[in-house]
Amino acid sequence: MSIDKKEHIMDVAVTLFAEKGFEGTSIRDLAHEADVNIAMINYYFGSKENLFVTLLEAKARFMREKIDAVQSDPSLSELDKINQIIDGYINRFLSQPAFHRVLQQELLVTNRELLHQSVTALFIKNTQDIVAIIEKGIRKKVFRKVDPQLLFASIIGTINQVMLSRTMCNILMNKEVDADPYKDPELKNRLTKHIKQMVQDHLLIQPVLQKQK
Amino acid sequence: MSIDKKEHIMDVAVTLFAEKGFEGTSIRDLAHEADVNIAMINYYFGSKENLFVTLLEAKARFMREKIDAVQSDPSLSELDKINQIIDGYINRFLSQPAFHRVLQQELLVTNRELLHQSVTALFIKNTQDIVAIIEKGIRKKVFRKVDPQLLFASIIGTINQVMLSRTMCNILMNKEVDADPYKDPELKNRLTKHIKQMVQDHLLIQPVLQKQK
DNA sequence: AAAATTTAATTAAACGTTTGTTTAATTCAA
DNA sequence: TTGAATTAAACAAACGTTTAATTAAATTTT
Repeated sequence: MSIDKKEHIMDVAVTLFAEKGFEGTSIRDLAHEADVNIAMINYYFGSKENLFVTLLEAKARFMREKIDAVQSDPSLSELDKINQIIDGYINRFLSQPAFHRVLQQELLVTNRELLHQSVTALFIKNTQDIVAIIEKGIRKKVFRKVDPQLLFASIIGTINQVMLSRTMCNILMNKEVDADPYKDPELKNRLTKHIKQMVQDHLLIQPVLQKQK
Repeated sequence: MSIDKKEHIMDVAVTLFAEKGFEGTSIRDLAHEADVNIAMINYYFGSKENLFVTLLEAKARFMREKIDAVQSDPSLSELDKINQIIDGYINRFLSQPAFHRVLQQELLVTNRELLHQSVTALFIKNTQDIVAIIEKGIRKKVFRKVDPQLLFASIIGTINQVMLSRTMCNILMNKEVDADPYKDPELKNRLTKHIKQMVQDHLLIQPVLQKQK
């Protein structure tokens, strides 16, 4: 039962941190929402900050594995790899909007240095790998001489922008203000289509046939 | 002297909020950093939250005026308008990275409803205007049938991504980790060039001559 | 113009809450 | 019966805000 309880606390913590931020979420809120005693959080995790780091490490592995897999697959073209990574990010971010929001917050706030650094470290490796793929495509002359780092920033940034605020996302999607856009498959479709098309238009020297009849 | 002091407090507040977030910045920190008495903040602004709203309203006018001006200029093509808006956003964001970071934080955190709503409202109008410009270009058949909302998300999102974290930006720019990338004109140049090129590749039916000799 | 009076600015101290954390006692399972 | 799980209560510290007193500036009255 203790392991279930620990994971239950982590689940609730992700949601609360996502809604209210790290500072904005009190241990008492968290304990009440998870229906456990206040002392249990420090009992399990030592401290509030350590709870956060645990959350981070537990959930951050997925995207790295995805990138590693794509990168070492020789049957994929560079554009295929980029497209699969785009799919990976969209799936990842949309399936865990709460957690993703917490990550963003920690990147924005710099006074909790440990947290900030561990989140930053996650992004560094991903950036390097994707830049390497793009640069390889450029050397092969299947890609134009684009700015690899900033193109990656555009891919991630587009998703981040949509994830920034539920309200904002609803406005972008022309939905009611109180809808839950992240569960709507339409968002995923539009987002995937838009990013892939934009990246392709920007990258490819020989534009592929556009299906616009 | 009181007006100077009020503005001085606001200046310090923007910086501190940007570094530590809204919850993470205490009135005592702020008072100490601004070298005023703790009570002066409530004396001038009523409350901490109201100080934030005041900050918002005082600084948010610029971008709206820029968009309004561009929109009503008949001598500009749709692509010109988009390009000028891109310039506007890049100038705005890069010149006030601290303030911009506070805005992002408030979009991410939803438990301070008043602040969240007032920040969201700012973005709504801007989105609508830019979408309208893109849609006009599509009707005129100078633009492809793109996703206007998500293209706007890509433009803003790219800049936001770079602004997310000083450390991350330095990595993207291949600078030392402790550099100040936002004062580096190279970032502005790269960012402007990349976004305009990407948007153009994505939007234009007849690709203009690429200067890649 | 000087003095008196009113208003605004500024201060130190205290307010009541809430914060994250700890303690010491108790319940539960092995 | 031993060790882990769980609890209520208390901890000191920090929070945003308020108060009541004091200084500075402005206004009015003499």
